[in-house]
Amino acid sequence: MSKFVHPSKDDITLANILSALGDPIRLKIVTNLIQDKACLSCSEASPCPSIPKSTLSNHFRILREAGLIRTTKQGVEHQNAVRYDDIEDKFPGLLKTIIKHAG
Amino acid sequence: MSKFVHPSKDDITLANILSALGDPIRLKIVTNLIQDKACLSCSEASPCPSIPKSTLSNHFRILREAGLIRTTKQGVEHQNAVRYDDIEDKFPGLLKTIIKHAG
DNA sequence: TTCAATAGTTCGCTATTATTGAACTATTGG
DNA sequence: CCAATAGTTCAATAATAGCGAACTATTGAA
Repeated sequence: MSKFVHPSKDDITLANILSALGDPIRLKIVTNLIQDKACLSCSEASPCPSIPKSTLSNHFRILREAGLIRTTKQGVEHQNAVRYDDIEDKFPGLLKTIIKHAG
Repeated sequence: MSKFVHPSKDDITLANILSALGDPIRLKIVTNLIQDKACLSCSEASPCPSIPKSTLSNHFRILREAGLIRTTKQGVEHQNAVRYDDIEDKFPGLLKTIIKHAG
């Protein structure tokens, strides 16, 4: 099976976070994850069902590698959750401010 | 001479702002511009003199087209200023929060 | 006025990154 | 065991970034 790459909290950078969120699809994915306050599968968190799954998979990889989400395998699905506490700890108020304007 | 492309305030999007700031060089340029609270020429605002000027020119174009800076020609130099009020009006608190963590 | 210096842009090429269909893997229900 | 489901990986193409070289506009000096 595949191993997910999650950076440690120390390796999360501001530029990587902004870059990851600087795409409308990924911004919406993170907004969905935060507003639902739950773990969502990739397809559940997707903003639109017409996005090819290989494209979606790539977007989730970028969000993971930026440290924005944590992915765990739960049966056949992948559960995704925003690493809110890690990011809040490193960049207080950042995520809340961004998501406020993304809605 | 060249005409600069500046989007109207209404055309500034959150994703474009985040994407433009999601690059370490551009993030530093904007930080420099805000902290100096002045119009700076491209080379003055550059984070490092070793960056080729064609690369720098491209970074400034991206910042302009995202609506983050306004460029005016002043003699042989270009004066760049952050469009703070426009962005603050559209996304209150966003720029301040980002720059706070970029320093 | 002519020339050289300065500040940036534009061009053209290369390198990196994104998109997506197709094939593949892992898990589960029947 | 088989089919269905969720997602990854692969391979090919498209779009974007980086940068040297050539170009443009402005200005100061001879």
